[in-house]
Amino acid sequence: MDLIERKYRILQAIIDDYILTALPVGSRTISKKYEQNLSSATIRNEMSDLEELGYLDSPHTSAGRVPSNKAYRLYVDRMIHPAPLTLEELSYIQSCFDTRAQQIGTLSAKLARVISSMTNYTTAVMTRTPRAEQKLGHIQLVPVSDRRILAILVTQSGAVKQQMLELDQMITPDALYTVSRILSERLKGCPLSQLSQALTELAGNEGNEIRGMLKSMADIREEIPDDGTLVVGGRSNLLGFPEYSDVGKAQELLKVLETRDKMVSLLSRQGEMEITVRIGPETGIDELRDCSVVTASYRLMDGRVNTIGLIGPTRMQYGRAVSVLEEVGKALQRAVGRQEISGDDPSTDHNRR
Amino acid sequence: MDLIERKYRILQAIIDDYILTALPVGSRTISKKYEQNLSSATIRNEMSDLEELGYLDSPHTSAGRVPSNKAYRLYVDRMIHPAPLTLEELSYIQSCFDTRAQQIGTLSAKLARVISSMTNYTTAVMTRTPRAEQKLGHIQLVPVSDRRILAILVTQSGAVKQQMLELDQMITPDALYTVSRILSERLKGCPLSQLSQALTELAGNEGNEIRGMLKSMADIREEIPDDGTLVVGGRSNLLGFPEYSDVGKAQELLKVLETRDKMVSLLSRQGEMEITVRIGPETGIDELRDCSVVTASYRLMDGRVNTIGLIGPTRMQYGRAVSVLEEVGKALQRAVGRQEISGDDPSTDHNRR
DNA sequence: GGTTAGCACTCGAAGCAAAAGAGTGCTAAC
DNA sequence: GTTAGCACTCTTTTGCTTCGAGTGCTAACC
Repeated sequence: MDLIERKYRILQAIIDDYILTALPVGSRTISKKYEQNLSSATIRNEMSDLEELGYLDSPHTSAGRVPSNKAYRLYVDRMIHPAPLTLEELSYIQSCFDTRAQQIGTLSAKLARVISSMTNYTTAVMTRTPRAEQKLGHIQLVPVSDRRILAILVTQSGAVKQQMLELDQMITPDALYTVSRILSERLKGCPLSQLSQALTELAGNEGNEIRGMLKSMADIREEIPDDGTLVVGGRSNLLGFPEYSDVGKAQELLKVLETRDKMVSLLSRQGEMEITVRIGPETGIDELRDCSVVTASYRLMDGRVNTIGLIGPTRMQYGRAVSVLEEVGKALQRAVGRQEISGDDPSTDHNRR
Repeated sequence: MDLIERKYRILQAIIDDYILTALPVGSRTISKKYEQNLSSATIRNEMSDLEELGYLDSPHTSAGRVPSNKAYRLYVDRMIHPAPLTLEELSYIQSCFDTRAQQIGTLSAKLARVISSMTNYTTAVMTRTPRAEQKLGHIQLVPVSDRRILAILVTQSGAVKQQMLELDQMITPDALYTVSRILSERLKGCPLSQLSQALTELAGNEGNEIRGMLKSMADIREEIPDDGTLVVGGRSNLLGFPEYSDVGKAQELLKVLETRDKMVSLLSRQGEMEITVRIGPETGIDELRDCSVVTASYRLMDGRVNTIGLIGPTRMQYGRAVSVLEEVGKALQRAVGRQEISGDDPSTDHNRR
């Protein structure tokens, strides 16, 4: 199955050209632009072979050839062009993290914006904190109305969960403040996963007045989702690609981006490798059958896991996408601290499956 | 300038039909579907008058007529159909707020999703808290790395601001905890707008160790943006409208939705009236010249202001849009408490300019 | 053997003219 | 004031031809 050198080169030329132009590639194009010492007829023969091997498709008899998903797979695994960023680009990335006082909440949005603008693809950023690792730092209860309070949980790592609670009985703001203090003291350091249990226990020891509240607070754990925040940026980029000049297809795609479940599943599948490329059906989402998704995960020092996904047509500039994600990852590490999820050195590891 | 009764009725029929079909409306359509006792010729004369008055445009000689922005304005001001929601729809809205323990952070996203799905338009939700009204409830400082800490400010109303700070000197987690306690005690109730000043003052009284940190914390105020969070939902709906079957236009529109500045300006212009309709150029954003935007603002009990904007083609189902926003507003009030921004009763106030 | 020139063939894209259809505007009659 | 009738306009659709890019095959070449 191993392709001999020349077939390999021709296939690469075809994919490169198609990625660039989005037009089916003809034998003449290759012989003129890429393999000047071979005639178009020779290329034709090779292309015919490549089609038989499943690396090329032809839309119809007299169009050129188009790479198949199998071809893209091979391309990503073995032919990818390293695409080092320019110094300007590197410092652009850096500048996004340079603000002395970084607004945490907007980091994901900023990342999405930066990456989209640099790649021209759509970017999804998911941040989640494995619940097991989240420990309570502080609880604050805020009165909203007579029977309704807002519980704010701040974890030791600085993540914030807000939760509206409905009480069975009235409670005064003063009492609420006292309870906040007591809870904060007693529960400090308690893993969120055990919070519910701890609250129930506490309720047993307390006077009647507070007991009800503690009990209803015990519901909290069940309600806190741990698939974190999801931000998508650069949707309009999609409409710039000729493959989405059909509005129907574009709409289908936008709809996927709006479906949280699908996006979460897309970004959660991240394995141990640092950067992963999934092509068409490999994404596991039917609507993305003509798209590729490049994902990268970074474990930040505070325990959060950041997954970045680039979404574009299968005809994607994979080298560029990977480079940008690599550099953003490095910048992220410098800015907030990062542990590699895998121990591998990303610059030498090129098995991206 | 006041139109006589019949012209008025005919104009309304034309707008209704165009909103429904997106097709230029001919005289025959009106005489058959809406004004069966008038011949198409009569309608033609009236339409000719209406065009001269600036209420209708004709794309070309032999197409029908299309309402002008002036016509939509009149329609919204005086001809709007009340479109009461069905019981199912009302309870659907209600069910979205019914979860006993409401995740605050996701409320905007949920609102955007619900409203988009009910109207088929795109929804933008902006939540901001006028800074003057925000008072500090609690400060928590969390160590991130040697010189970097995360400051979390929780206001008395339950809003949360996070801020990454870089320090000139190292500080131990223990010291940090102490400082958190002291700051929380001393600054409780301090309006955010005066926080910077208060911090500088405190710094003067404190020992050297802490002084530096307090000083760098004084930067906080400057950095906290007060245009709050912005969530957009239902973008894919836009692509369903024939006016956006041209990908270029759709892309332009999506781009606006991605431009925070423009969206903020769009949603900030809200006057005192509860529900506002802006048509085409009235939006003040060039790219939205063919869109209408219906906005509603609700001041929640905790001081936050919630602005909801519905974005669709000028050929919008205005009655429906207004009804949905009204009902969502009521549900919101029931769920989190609301003060009307204007004192008017929304059900009797129909001047929506 | 691989490579190449030459040529017939295929199939979509572009261009064009004719026909169909929707709608208007005007006139004359009611 | 209303309406029937009709000429006119302009777009859309349809069918047709032409054009061109590209293939596949064959025969010749090295």
